[in-house]
Amino acid sequence: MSSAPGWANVNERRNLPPALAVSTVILGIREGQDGGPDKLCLPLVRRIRQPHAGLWALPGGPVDARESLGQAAGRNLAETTGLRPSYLEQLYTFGDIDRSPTHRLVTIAYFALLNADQVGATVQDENVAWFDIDDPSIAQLAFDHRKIVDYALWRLRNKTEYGQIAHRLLGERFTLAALRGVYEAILGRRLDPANFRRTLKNTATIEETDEYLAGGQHRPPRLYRYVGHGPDPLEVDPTQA
Amino acid sequence: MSSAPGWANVNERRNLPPALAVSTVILGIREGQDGGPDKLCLPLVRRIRQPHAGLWALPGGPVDARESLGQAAGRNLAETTGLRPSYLEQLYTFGDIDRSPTHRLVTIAYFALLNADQVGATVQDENVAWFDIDDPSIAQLAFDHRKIVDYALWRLRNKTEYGQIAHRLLGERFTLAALRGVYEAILGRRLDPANFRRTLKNTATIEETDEYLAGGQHRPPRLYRYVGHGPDPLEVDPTQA
DNA sequence: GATACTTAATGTCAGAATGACTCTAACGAA
DNA sequence: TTCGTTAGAGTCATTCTGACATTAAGTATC
Repeated sequence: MSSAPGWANVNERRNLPPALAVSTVILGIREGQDGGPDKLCLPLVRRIRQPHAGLWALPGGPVDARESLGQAAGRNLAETTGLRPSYLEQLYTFGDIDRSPTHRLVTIAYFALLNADQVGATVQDENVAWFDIDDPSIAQLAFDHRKIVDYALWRLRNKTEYGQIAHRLLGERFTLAALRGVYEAILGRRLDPANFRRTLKNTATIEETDEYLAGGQHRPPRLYRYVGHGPDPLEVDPTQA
Repeated sequence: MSSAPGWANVNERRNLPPALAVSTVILGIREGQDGGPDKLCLPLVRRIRQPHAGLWALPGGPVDARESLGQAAGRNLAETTGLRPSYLEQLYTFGDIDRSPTHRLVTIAYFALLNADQVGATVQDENVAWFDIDDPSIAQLAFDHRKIVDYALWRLRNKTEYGQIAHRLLGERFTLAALRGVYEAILGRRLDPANFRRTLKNTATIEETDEYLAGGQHRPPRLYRYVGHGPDPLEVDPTQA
């Protein structure tokens, strides 16, 4: 939305058809500092034009007439942040009349997940930065984007099938401890390692490999793999977008 | 969408900004015939203009620049069917490039529930009719509306908090048997009456009244009331819409 | 009025799932 | 070799769940 051509810069509200945009809440996982719990984090872009110039905002932009909504989300994401997430899901469409001070704007919000490798490989500059989800400096965002972020977190916490989501935040293979860290970051509380292991072993969407993670300080943990079933009926395939 | 003014009737795809519309899947409950289970049903409108003239479609229409999306859904609903549902929730936004043969159309789908009284008071005419959810004559609908209906049903079945939804499909007070009928219609299977009673009594969002339903054939059942808590973060208040 | 029939409502019991906890295994560091 | 830490398995009491039996309370029929 920071680089949004094609929208009339009207300072007066007119009876024009609503402009259509997409914005994406991108969530990744960051390892906890000195023994602390893992944390969810997200990249934001700084707005370089009015309205709300200088404020942090969700990456996004207008919907082109020749692309689907999911494609628009993926394209805007790549253009503004260089990221290509492994998971993309439509979140909600925000269309209150006065959510933008300059024009009537309907935004289709998307929800993306990045695995640890992708988070580490992200370039940050003056206008793109990562924030912890509870960083007080992003308590206020441009437009109603703070509301959108809160809704994304609410949706994430209320997912019934965590396996799929957790594995998108990690790589292809992962330890049970790493997976537990993801769960703890999402739920915001510690989980019993033994019970967590037991329940996941019964879940059947996670299977053990013959590999172990070497190089750690202690007993090397076994690596596991996600063997998920089909997606939700309307989940976006980001490889097409 | 059957009475949709304001859209250019272009037969050729042009690079215009996408048109914005709302459509609503309205679900109600209908008592089962001769001992059979209750059934979910929905009203559809017949399209009277191209494209897809003559086919059944979801009620809906364009979004006016001076109304919010929820308001647009409620207004279009009242205009096309005369219904004012007690529950309205945004479902999903459909924006594939070729979902309409004549123009680029982005539709924000809503999901509404009617209680039994409202279903009974509905007028049907040549262009508005109710169908059982499994009626084979609505296997095909205009545009991608069949996909939208299927997604609404999927969402309904995957709701974690049924209490709220169930009570919107019934009146203010209801028997546990009626509530069980709603659950059975949604889930598509019979439930054990005794176990159903036990789990609901532990749910705490349903409390018993001192009244009983008289006039039945057998022992009169106690009436219950829903004492739900706050709504989802983004649930639409249809009294404002 | 007695009996049968149907539904309402409660109770019982075994198996599954869950939370708190203990114990052993396997590595690196000292 | 010993210690500290994490991996991983096991125990036990409690709760939840499905299947089923039992009693209560009304109407319909004879």
